[in-house]
Amino acid sequence: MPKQKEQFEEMRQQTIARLKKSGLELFARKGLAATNIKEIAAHTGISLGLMYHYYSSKEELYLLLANEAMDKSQALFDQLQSQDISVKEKITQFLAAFMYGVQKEAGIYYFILISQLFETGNKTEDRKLRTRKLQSIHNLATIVSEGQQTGECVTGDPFELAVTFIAATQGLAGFKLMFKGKFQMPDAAVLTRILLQA
Amino acid sequence: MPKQKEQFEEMRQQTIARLKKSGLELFARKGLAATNIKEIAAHTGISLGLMYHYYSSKEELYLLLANEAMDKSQALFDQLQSQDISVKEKITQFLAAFMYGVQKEAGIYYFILISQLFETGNKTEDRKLRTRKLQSIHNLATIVSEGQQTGECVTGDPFELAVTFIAATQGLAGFKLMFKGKFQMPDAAVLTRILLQA
Amino acid sequence: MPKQKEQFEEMRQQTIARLKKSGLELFARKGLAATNIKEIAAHTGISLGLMYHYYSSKEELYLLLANEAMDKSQALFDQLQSQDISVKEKITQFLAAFMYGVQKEAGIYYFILISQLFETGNKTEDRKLRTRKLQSIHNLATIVSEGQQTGECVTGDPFELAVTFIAATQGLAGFKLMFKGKFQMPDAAVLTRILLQA
Amino acid sequence: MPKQKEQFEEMRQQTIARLKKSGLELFARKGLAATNIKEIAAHTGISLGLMYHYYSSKEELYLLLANEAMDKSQALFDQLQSQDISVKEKITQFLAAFMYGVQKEAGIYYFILISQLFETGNKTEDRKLRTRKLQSIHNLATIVSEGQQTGECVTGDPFELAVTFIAATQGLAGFKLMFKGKFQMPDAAVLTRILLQA
DNA sequence: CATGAATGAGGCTTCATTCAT
DNA sequence: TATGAATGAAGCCTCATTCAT
Repeated sequence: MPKQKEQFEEMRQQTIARLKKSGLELFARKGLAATNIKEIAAHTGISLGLMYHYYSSKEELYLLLANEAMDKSQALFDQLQSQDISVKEKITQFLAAFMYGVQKEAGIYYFILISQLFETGNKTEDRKLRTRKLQSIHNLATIVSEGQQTGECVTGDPFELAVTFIAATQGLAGFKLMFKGKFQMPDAAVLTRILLQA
Repeated sequence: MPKQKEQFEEMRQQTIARLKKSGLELFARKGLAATNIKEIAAHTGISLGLMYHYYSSKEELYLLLANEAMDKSQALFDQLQSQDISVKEKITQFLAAFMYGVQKEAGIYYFILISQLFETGNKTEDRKLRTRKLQSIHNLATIVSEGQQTGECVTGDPFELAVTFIAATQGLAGFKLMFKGKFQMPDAAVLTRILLQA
Repeated sequence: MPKQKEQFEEMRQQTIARLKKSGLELFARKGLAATNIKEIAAHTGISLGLMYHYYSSKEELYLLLANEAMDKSQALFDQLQSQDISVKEKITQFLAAFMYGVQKEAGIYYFILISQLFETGNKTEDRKLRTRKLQSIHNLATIVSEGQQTGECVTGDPFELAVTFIAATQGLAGFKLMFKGKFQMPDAAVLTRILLQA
Repeated sequence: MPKQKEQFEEMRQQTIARLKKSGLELFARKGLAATNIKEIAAHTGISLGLMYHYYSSKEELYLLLANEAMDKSQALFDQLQSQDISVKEKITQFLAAFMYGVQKEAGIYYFILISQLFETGNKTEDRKLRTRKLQSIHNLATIVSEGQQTGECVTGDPFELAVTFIAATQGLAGFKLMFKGKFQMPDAAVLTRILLQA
């Protein structure tokens, strides 16, 4: 393949990466409706026209990013389940991933995107996202269920426990985004207590 | 004979009440930017113009409602603190109020309004709201602090414990709004465990 | 006639007078389009509804006032011409009336209304006003013409002289309105020199 | 290949020029409030939206034009003062510039813009414009003052003389705009007599 | 006579999207 | 690939006018 094509492809990928980063941050900070496309292009440092070469609408970019966030969440659970480790260890790893992600810029934005799903007008996609969101709770509930059998987790409805845990992480991500450096994340133990026996 | 002042005042109050109800619901469901004023007016059953007799902008109505939500939150804490009851009892009552509120339409909307503060463009008011939001966590942290002295609460930084608890309630309110009847709120015990000794 | 009716009629006249005064000031200060009817009513201290009892539109009030201003101008010329005095005396009296009027609130507003005719959308009336405005210059030109025959006035086209004089008075009224107390009206002699021999 | 920057700049400048021309004429003819933005756009032959690419509000365009008018006025005085000519010559040149400007479309509109300053709601800018307006009278007063020392100008307060002269020119510009071809401008001598000795 | 709530048309402004280059 | 001028629909807001009381 000629060298030029490769170079173009690289530029392409780089532009897309920057575009997604801008969109992610802006959608997370301001929501879908309050973010306008000119702002995304300006933040990315490209022209409006170029942005439309890559994504044919604001909603398309949003849906891509929201689904990517869900993919990452799903991948994390898959990875946890594929490991031959204790439930306690799984929850600890999950929390470590959360705590690490919240520190990183992009990480927190993905969390926020999952926690606040905006309607795009594309009902099929919107429903799919909500379903994926529920799914991630069921993923955690499965782990909690296992943990109850081994005695590692507290008793109670696994789904209720999982949803409370997820709700707490999402709420905390929101606080972190709003108050930034002024907000100190709680110790992991505070969160693990929701699921794990003392 | 002129229409009596009382009559006018009654009409005003009635319209304002309906307007606030519509605004509350729509802002909570869709956010500030995605809610349009035509929608609020139509939902209220009044003309667009009349809405501007009462509020001079969409943002003004939003700020009013968000501050009202904060008032209610503050009033709840004030009421809890004014009672001569145990910390456990206070937390239980707080949670009961939350659980009850989430069932009621208006109640859940107020919770959502607090949990997701949108920027209105009025920087002074936006900052005030964020400050009030932090304040409500400090209110709970004070109670937790007391509870640690009496041995009713778990150990750990009171603010971290309080924020995790509030984060969980806000996250749950979000789930409830998104999934409605399909979503079963967790048992109160799941939440109280975050703060109270077993 | 019953006493009551008289009383009502008096109130009516009083309200109308206040309404006209408010309209006059606001139209002069801000122009027709920038003045809104709510403002006129508020400035008058009456309700919107009552204002519509007296005038069925903003334009109607404006046209009434503009024509009144023209009436006053015409009356002044008629009065000057009915007197058996010298042309110099006529011009001096005209200027005295102008200087006196500019000091008084209502007076200056009438001058301004004449100098800036706004379009009301009623083409017939608009044209009539413009014609009356031209007429007042012809009135002065007639006096100047007389003065040239008696040698009191400077030579030159009477209409050109008259229009320059009127233009100066109108411009000065505008300055006075804009700068109020900070603006000192020029000495009458400066203006009379435009028309009269030294 | 991207469209060349030069090309874009040329398009911009052309559109801006047409926009300013339309705005100037309409503001001068009808005032700020009575001129609507749709009209400006239509008169320019562009869409409503495009106007907002260049000016973020009607008021911004108005302020730009009014300040440009003031610039031109100031430039004229600067140029007169920089020349080593008699006061009589300066006043004659000023008047020639006025007479010439009034014949040209754009010229008369600039005069009108200066003579009737409308409030834009931007108090700082409004005040600045009024100050500049006063300044132009002081500029002329300075020349009159000089002329009194050389015996070229009539006696009297220089500011009063200047303001009367300016008032007359502004009033005449208003007549010219209102009556157009039907209105014959007076001979320059009529105006110079206000300031210069016979 | 008097009120001001209520309406809706029309004006101002924003913004997603298209397109010629 | 890349640009930003240009559009138009849709949103926000104002305001003259009507009307029940």
